[in-house]
Amino acid sequence: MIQKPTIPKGTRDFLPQDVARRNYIFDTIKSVFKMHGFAPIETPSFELSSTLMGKYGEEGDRLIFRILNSGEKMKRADLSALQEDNLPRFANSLSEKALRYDLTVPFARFVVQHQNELTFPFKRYQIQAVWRADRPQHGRYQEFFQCDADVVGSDSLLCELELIQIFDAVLSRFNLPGFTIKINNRKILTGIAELIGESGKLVDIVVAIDQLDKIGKEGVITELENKGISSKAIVAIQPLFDLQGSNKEKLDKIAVFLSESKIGLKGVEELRNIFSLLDKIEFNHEIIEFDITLARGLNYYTGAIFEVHAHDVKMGSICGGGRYDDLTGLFGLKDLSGVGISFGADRIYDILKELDLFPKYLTEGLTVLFVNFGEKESEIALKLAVSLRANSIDCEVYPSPLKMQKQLKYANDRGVKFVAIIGEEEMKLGKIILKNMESGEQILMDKASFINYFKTTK
RNA sequence: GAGGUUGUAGCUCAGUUGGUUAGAGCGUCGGUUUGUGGUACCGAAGGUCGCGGGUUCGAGACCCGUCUCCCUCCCCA
Repeated sequence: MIQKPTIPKGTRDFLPQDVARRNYIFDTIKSVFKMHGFAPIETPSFELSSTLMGKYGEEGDRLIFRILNSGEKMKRADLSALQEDNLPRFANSLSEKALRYDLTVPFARFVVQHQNELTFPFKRYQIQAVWRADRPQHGRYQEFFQCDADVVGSDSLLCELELIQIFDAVLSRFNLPGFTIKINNRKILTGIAELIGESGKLVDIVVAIDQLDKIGKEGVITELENKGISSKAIVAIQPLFDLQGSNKEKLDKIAVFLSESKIGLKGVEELRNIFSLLDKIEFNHEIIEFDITLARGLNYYTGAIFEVHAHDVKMGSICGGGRYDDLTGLFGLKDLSGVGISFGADRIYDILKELDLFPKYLTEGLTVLFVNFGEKESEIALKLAVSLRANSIDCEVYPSPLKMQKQLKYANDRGVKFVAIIGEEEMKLGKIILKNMESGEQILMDKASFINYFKTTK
């Protein structure tokens, strides 16, 4: 039976041109990471389920791709769990491995496991695929690449500063029409919950506030009511929905609001220090915005939270990040603070494509193609190809002596810049016809000037 | 995981209230005196109409199921 070839939903194939464009994105990000002293690491594409499960909140577990046990292990399936309708336990009995959901949690595992081999503060970057069993949508895939940079082993706000600089440096290189780095601090959110007497419902409050720009003030209030937040608390929290002004002014207002919350004030203090550092390096304040509604669901963040949005496109966040004080604690290494950011390469790709911002040179093809006229002629071509490559000129000899029409069409389709023609006549003369595929111009030249031609034009 | 939408040639799509051999453009391949591509002209190949069932004398069109695409929500890059 013939099956129509297809790939799983939320995945994509990449043609040579796509790969060239993706590599451009990866290379740009890598070069900035490297410039700031981050070193690359890699971790396996799958981890033990126990490493990943429970690290991303209730919703997160649902989105983790599980890997089914194979062979004899399948017999360990917990059928009683299935009978009792306990699907999570049943799933755990069937699967002990899972595809990684992000790069941060595997990195925390990595740091704990290799703590004696690392020098702290440890700065690493990591560019690898991650998988989420999410429903695919615009800018949302089941397999996509994250480009992470994290610093662990330092609670200095200079780390936050550096990561903001990296956001700016990378995104500026892509020539986006505009972007905004949103920043908030989890401690401020904790302080708010504490102050209105609903500390136990931090997550519910955070999730509701996060939707302010989407569902509006009324929507958030309804949401809070649904979650059982007291009406007194809801009244108390309302002034926060109308925060206006510069980053500094908003921070001042929130500081007044949080004057009775120690942890809340700590968060304000941290943000003030970050803004002050940004001032000192004359960072462009236009692109950074303190946003009290920025929450991010990932429940391991404890300090700064980042999110970046591109202007003029309909797309979710293109970057995220934040500080986590106790992520490695989950794997048995206490008191190690980390902070990191992640670039969504695939979303950046979609935006650059939509806005036609990829550099032209990425689509340039082969420099020289030698037309093949037969055994004797191609021997000369093969020798010349060796000389060209010795001079770092990319070239190839067409593999078989088809009609020239075919070979030229091939050259045209490949986007070849020059075609070298060595047929019977040229062989007799000891010369080469060099044809410029763009202009159609042909020049008869000897071997020395042929090699030289590329040396000088390059 | 909840809701909505889509599915006809490699791609983008036509296909009247169910009625003969399902069409177009682009692309592919071949040709236009065999040493010249990208333009032009001529010609050809290519579809069990997503898949499975049902209604009907008859289904690409109607009904049910299923998968997929895209969208909204949840969440996120």
